[in-house]
Amino acid sequence: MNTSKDSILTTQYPMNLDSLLRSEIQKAVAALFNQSVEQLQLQPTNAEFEGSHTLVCFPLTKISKLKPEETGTAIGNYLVQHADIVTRFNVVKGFLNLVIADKVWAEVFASIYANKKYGVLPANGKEIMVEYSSPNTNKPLHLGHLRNNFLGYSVAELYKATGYTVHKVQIINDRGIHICKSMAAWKLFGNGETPESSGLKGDKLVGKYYVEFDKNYKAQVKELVEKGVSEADAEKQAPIMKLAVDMLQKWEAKDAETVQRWKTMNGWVYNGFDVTYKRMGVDFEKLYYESDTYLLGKDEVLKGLEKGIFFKKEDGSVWVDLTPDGLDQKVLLRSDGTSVYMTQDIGTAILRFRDFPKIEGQVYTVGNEQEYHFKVLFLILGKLGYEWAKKCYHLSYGMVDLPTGKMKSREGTVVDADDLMQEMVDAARAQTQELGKIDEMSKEEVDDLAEMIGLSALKFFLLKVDPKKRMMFDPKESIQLQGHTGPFIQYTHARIKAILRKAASMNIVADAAALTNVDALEVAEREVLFKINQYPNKLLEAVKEYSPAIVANYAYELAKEYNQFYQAVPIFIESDPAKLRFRIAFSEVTAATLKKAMALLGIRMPERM
RNA sequence: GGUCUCAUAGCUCAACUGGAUAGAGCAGCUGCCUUCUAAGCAGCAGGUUGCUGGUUCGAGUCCAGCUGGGAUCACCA
Repeated sequence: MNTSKDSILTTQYPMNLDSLLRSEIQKAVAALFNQSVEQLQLQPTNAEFEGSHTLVCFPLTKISKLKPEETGTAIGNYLVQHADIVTRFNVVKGFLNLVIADKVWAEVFASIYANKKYGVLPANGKEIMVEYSSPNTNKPLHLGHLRNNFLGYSVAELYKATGYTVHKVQIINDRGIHICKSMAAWKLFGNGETPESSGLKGDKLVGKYYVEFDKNYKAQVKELVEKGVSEADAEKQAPIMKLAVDMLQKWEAKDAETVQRWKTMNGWVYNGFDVTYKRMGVDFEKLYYESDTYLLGKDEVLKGLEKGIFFKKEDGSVWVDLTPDGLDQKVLLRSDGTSVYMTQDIGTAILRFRDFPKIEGQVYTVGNEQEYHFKVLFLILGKLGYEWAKKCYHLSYGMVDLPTGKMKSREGTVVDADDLMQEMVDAARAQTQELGKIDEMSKEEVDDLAEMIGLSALKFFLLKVDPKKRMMFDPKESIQLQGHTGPFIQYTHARIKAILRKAASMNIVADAAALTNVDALEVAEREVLFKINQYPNKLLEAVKEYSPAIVANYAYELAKEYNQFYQAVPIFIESDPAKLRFRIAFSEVTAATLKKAMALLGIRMPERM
């Protein structure tokens, strides 16, 4: 037992109230039953009972040789007598509900308040790479990319907060038949149109010709089929497709004119993407381009072939046999010796570890339709002898569905990223105006606030759901700014800031330690403190699970608890100056914690709204 | 067809990884603005956790089977 007079808690993370309580319970078990126990089931107490922490006693009955209720009572009594931090307890069925002393809560709070880096772990010297976004360059970004980008960005931020140095990267799929299709359509119908001449965003312009290609291609195929050509042949013979294929071949042969057009059109796309990424608030340390990496990996495969890790078929194609791992055989080099997607990904992975030798692993933020691909990729890298293959993780996320079903570009049901962000910001502005909140704001402030709120609604909506699960995106619902939303949390933050401004104007100084002499906390205060105390654990859990949703839901719960306090306890009518000063400090920490948590989701917090 | 995955309130999602009477938001209904921001708070109503078995002190959670969605199984990316 820690007998220090000054503090029964250590401010040194990760030691905290929970781990202290655990060790006290372990001591109790050891003393009472003469046995040591490592795993304790500690959970938050249900709201209907008194207490904050609950020990589940059923698993302990084996060593206590008592009924669950008796076990709980015995431990409860011991804790009250021997552990300073527990003042009362009650036992309901097999659950031991513990009441933590208010002076302990006060001390927990004071240590959090004093620690400016609360919830941020010190640098651990480790490095990791997070890949996300990775679009094709033939069309604009859409709703699916938004989930990907917000998720990847957030996971990278989570790693940073737990002490990692993070390298954010993406691989841009800038070559291949898809971009040649846009190029072909542009050549035929473009009349030299450029972003400048048309006023269109570059990615939108290139996307327009991709659609144009598809339209003409379909018409040509139909015409051929009507002339009696088989569908399979028609698909190959359609003149516009022949042109696209021809361009692909010319590109691979480095034909100057084709390469030039390819560079120009991709350049348009990149300019467009830059605008979109900027508004999303995401960034990248290094960009990989498929045109640079698509030939990589072949040597690795050939080396693997020599070592007998892979095998060659009669037609000259190279394969890996994964049947011992429960998977199939997979081609790695075509019979003509060219690479496939997998080959290239092997090469890129190795290249990245050469570029960033200190990274311990890579996180690939890619949709769950590629689960099989990554399973195979990591297995192959392992077979090639790369130890880090074990530390590669496919952050697989579910598809975003619309109320009308799946997004399909052919059916024009794709939700464009730029349009959606704009709609959200417009809705936020309209709502802000309607509520009459902008009377004293300049136009710039209003614009910035609308931007903050609109994107918060969107990001929170996409991040609050467990990434692994497929989710439904209902535009009407996402545009909502009340309830379980980002703006609700922002609002809580702005509210607290208003209190802090008022306190400052009244010369009230926050004092976290003021409460030490106070007997009892308000129930609502204890609830908020409990949440604030949880923050580091939630952060760790979120990183472990690769789940920003855990942070998002945590922030929501904390905001909700604070709002309950806000309504239950009017701060400035408090006559006891110690309580008043404590509550200012308490509000400060809540706002700071909300801000930190939301920053991990890429969401900014307004000072007023 | 093989493999993987999902199914919780009318709708969208939670449920601390096997623990108490399964919780929030939206939608519906009822209250609360002369006190720090009502984008809020309090309350009502809403459930056979797809179905059937099993494992155990205890199952939304684990196992088996069934039903119904989705993904994947290319010398595509």
